[in-house]
Amino acid sequence: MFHLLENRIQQAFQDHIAVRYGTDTAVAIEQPKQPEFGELAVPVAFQLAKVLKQAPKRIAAELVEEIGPIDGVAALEVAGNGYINIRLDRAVYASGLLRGLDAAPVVPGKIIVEHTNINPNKAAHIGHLRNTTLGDTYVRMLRARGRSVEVQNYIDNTGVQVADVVAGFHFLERKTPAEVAALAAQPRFDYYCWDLYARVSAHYTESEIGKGWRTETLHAIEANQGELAELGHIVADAVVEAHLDTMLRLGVEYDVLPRESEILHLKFWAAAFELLKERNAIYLETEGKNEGCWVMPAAAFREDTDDNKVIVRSNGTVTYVGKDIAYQLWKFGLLGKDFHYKPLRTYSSGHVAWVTTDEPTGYDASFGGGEAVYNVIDVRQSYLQDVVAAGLRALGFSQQAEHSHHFAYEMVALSPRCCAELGIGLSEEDQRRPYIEVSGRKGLGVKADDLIDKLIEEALAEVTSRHPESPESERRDAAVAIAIGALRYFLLKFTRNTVIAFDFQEALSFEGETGPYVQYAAVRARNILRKLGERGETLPDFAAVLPPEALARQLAAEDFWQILLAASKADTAVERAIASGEPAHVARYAFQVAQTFNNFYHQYHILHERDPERRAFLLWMTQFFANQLERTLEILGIRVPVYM
RNA sequence: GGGCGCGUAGCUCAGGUGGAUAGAGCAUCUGCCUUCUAAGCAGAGGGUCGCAGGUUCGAGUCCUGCCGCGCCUACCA
Repeated sequence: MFHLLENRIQQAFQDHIAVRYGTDTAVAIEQPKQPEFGELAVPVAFQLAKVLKQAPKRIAAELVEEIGPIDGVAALEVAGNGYINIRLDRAVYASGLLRGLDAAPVVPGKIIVEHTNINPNKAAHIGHLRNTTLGDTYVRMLRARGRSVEVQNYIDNTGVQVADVVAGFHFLERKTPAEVAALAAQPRFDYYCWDLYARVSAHYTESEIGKGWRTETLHAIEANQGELAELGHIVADAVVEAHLDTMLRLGVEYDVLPRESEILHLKFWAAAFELLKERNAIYLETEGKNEGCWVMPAAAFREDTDDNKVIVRSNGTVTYVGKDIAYQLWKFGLLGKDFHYKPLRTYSSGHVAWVTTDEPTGYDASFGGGEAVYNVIDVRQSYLQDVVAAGLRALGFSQQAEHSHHFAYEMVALSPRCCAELGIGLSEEDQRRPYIEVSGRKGLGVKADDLIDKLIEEALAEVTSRHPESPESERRDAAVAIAIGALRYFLLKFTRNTVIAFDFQEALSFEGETGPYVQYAAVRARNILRKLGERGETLPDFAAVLPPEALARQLAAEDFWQILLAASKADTAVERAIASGEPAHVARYAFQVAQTFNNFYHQYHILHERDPERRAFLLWMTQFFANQLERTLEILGIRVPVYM
């Protein structure tokens, strides 16, 4: 509703200024910090002052005088040196909310969001959780505002990392595919791989002998033949399942899992290679250190360097970036090739996650061909993402290059205290650092499932202490919701370019600016409505009991008006967060609404209110809060437990 | 060396396109549970927004230089 009015007022000013002064001006609208200044403020007179060479105060007065009535606006006032402060018509505003006049518009066009993308060779860790939570929340934000979104999770099942674990099973542990398959059927196979991967990496560093293992394994996997290739499939498929399970604990589902094996087998790269050569986006280097390689000229993606990027190595194999260019082309429907698909798993909602295959399956499924693409990838890969976009541009797809977004985020590192708690020994130098980087190769990190388990355990203890009489399954369900709420909120509250120095104490906190704080507010709101039912009463028909005159009477109280206003800005908050690509803004908004509600809850005893109109109004506010909190939490991927 | 990012309260962080008195959580201190759940509420203290210039009616925000920290800069991904 607030969002609607913001747009309307902005448009009214823009149109009026265009006609009156013959100038197109982008009208900024801000929310004054002081409530006395009204609900919205327009500082456009300051902008116009420069163009018109008149005092801003005078222009503001002129605008207020001449702009005419705007639907939903009660008054315009000139303030300060030339601010225009806007006061909304409270009854009109509240009536609009009551009648639900602010549904999200449906926006045409498909947006592709790629996230998670974990190498399927070991258990997921907290860094991966940040990627998935950011990506999933961004998807929820877009969908909440009417965008159509396809969620892709790219699986590099033929890369070095998988090869290293395969080599570990084959050369180090001397296990047959049958033995590994049996192991893979056991719970927490991904944990086993986590340790094995660290062992293989250590082996590589310590002895030169191991190096040949990797090359041999990679060749076997690429040729898709023999025992090593078989092991590759077993390991990657099983670990992918483990990752999907882990992410499902966070409420994350996917639409399609494009795999590198199919990019290889279906010759996606060959098609992209032809295109790149044909349009001179790359060339064969004939001298220097890159002799014999196909490279992209540095000028295409960086201004200040002459380090060309190798796309095809001198031995004829393609680098990861090359494959990524092919994949990005496919995402936009520009490759002229498509995968085949089969269902991988069906979620409890009935939603199906598909996976690519290299042969026709008879299923009717189609993916890709988006208008815009968001790749959720950590900031350290900015360079590679620039090369991918440059590839599109060099091929003449400048619009698609423009719509290729690297949704970058900083890493999750470990605080020195956290390392100590995990029993990780640090050098003196490392102890002085603000944070320690996670390393899969060293097996240094906090595994996602371990963290989730720990959170659930803590939450369960809290729930049990408050509801000892409740059945275990119910308490556990609440604990899971609280644990996931705490985790997702913790990962979302930081803006993307902030390095998170992970700390158990902070992550396990359920007080203050946390997910559980917001959940608690939602539970309290719902409790009031439930208590009403227990007293044998039903919610009144608000539209009938609260006509505009009644709303005007109640909202004449400044306190009520400010509370309602604060609770009704969800759309504005989400749109702003989409524009800036910051899920953190939605998290922050959720916290603010919860704070406002807790304050309201404490100050007014809703069920004890004697005055019928006021009571109806308070109940409506409570219901409105409950809906807003639940909606916002839903966008953050956080469930509301039945009790806390 | 070059590129990107960061530096705001004791700690961890927010601060759309420059705007009115720089905010939140944690921690510390003081109050509030026979009331719809205290995972809560109210209040207090705590700031040369790294430093120095510049742009203008106005700078935490934009520009330049410096200081400190991190990441990237592979025929790994």
